[in-house]
Amino acid sequence: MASIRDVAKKAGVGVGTVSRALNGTGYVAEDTRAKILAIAEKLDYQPNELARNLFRNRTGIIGIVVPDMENPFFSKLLKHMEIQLYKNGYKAMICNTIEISNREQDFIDMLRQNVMDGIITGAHSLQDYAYLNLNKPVVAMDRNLGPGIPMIHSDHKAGGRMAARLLLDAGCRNVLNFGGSFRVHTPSNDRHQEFKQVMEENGASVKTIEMAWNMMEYDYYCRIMEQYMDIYRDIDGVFTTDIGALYCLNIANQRGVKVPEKLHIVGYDAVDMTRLFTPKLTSIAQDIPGLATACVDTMMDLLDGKKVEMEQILPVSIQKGGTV
Amino acid sequence: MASIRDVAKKAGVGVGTVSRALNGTGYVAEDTRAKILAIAEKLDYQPNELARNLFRNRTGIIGIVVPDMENPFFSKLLKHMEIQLYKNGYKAMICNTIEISNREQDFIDMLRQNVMDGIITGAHSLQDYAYLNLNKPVVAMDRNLGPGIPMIHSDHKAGGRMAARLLLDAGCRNVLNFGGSFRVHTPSNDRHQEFKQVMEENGASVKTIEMAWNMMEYDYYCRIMEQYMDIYRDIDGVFTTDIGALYCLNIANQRGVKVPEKLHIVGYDAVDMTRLFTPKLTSIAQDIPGLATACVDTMMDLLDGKKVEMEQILPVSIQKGGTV
DNA sequence: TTGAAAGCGCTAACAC
DNA sequence: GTGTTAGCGCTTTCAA
Repeated sequence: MASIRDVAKKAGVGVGTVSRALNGTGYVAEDTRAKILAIAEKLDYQPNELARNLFRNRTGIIGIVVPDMENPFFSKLLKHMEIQLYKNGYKAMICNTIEISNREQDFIDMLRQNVMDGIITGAHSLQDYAYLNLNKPVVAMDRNLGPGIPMIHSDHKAGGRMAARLLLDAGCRNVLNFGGSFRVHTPSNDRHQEFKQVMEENGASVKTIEMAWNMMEYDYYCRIMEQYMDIYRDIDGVFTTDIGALYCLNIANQRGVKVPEKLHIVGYDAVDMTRLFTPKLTSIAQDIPGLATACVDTMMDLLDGKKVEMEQILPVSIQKGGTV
Repeated sequence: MASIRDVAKKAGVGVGTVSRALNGTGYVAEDTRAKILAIAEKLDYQPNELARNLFRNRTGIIGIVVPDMENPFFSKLLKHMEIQLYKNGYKAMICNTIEISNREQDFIDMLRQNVMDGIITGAHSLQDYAYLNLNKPVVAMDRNLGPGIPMIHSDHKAGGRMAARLLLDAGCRNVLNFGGSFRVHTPSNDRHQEFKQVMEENGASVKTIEMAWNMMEYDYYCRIMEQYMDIYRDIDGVFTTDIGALYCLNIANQRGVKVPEKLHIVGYDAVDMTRLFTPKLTSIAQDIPGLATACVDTMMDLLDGKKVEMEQILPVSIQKGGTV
């Protein structure tokens, strides 16, 4: 691999001149520049990013932490973040945290070792303290990592209220409410309190079920849905994330329980696959591209040393379907 | 941020000794080592990876290129690759190629600039030549990038034959066969020739429809399925990738066409969400974790300078469902 | 067993 | 305008 020295030698100039010519920084005579460019081309010269990185003390890489990128919400989020980062000249390094303990800490260590320039985290880990006193750019999605770390999330409280309204309008009196683990306080969990409150204010009864904090797999949703649909046979409504809601629909179909006549279902996230079902799932939609853009823009501001909003809340909306 | 010099100074030793002590390479007296470790700890010293990378001329990063990581097949593949890379001490940098032209070339340039140590590509790009004469580790999934680049894919030919067998056994005589673009020759496209051949050998008629090479979005599948289900109203079977198959099921449901009585559907990939439908989608399953492991293991061998198989073919299997 | 010193390939400051 | 040089922070000879 040709180095800048090879180019300089062949062009009969110093390395500084080559650097200036190739980067367009500082003065270089027009014919010197042309000669250097031609020789760089001929030698197929590629600047070594490793050396540049060391000098500049940056890599142009942003780490993205998610619990499970197989989950459609996170895969879409990740995709949009990656595209957004690319548009800003950055690269995306990824990290799945569930299934491997301590994964997130390893990733944070890499940030301290200058492997990447910043981290956007959407993980549900328990060890929030690890991000404190890091003094490096960190953006938290749906997670409160303490003072100084900007936080971006959907308006989950409004989402919870919308879901309650939908079920109440459909006449539900007795509903199941599947929430994430309460061991981790996240903005997204707020929707369940709001949901419960609105339902109860209107005289409906709500059973709230706590799910495991680190389980996102299809099989887990399947098991837990079957279990609770067995225990609570008299319910007339369910509010849970999309995959859970779809399993619920599936189980109802298999048991001959008519949806939405006998059972009303509202999902959360409104991921694309909910549109494949007949009836389409009624669900509260998060603005995933918007969240991705907000996270990336905030990261860029942090990298530029600008001041950023400490909490950004994006609106949610209703995906009208046929399950309510 | 404390550097190795700070540690050396505070410990009253040379930087070389600190390096040897911390890395466990070469001789260091026991008490010198203990003292160095203690001081490194107290100073919260973190070795700068940038400097290490420059010296070693490696980053420990592998790039993974996929057309669309929102597609459930690729999101699962990516997840397993990332986990597998982690187990081997490597990090994963990602790149979505569709929607942005030239994305893949940019990524290849980064490989040449030592941003990463190798690339695993599962993209459907048209410009295969870009990988030639690269002299860096490249592993191709479902893609033939020419001599010298190992290729890993499922036994798609067998998959095509299995699908044909399923539809023939169900009595199909007149089927729709949605294939990827024929402008790019990929092993995964082979399934459609095999499918067609087996169907026709058994007296059935096959309409093969070519899809766009770079479209993976839900809306595209929706449009194309509606379009062809309209044109060919007399078909009794469909073979296509899962999402297409699920839209097909959806359209059949809306039109009151009974599945599997009047229309038989076989998907491809058997991604998790196909299990959420009632009936479950009958589909040809690829071994996604197996593909991910094979790709990563092959990459590790290339990095170690070992000899690798130039073509690895993994078996497919049938996911029994209720759509056939 | 240890310290000093030579790079890894690049950029930028500073002479000329 | 251009060449020389001093680092960026680390690892690894090589002498001592």
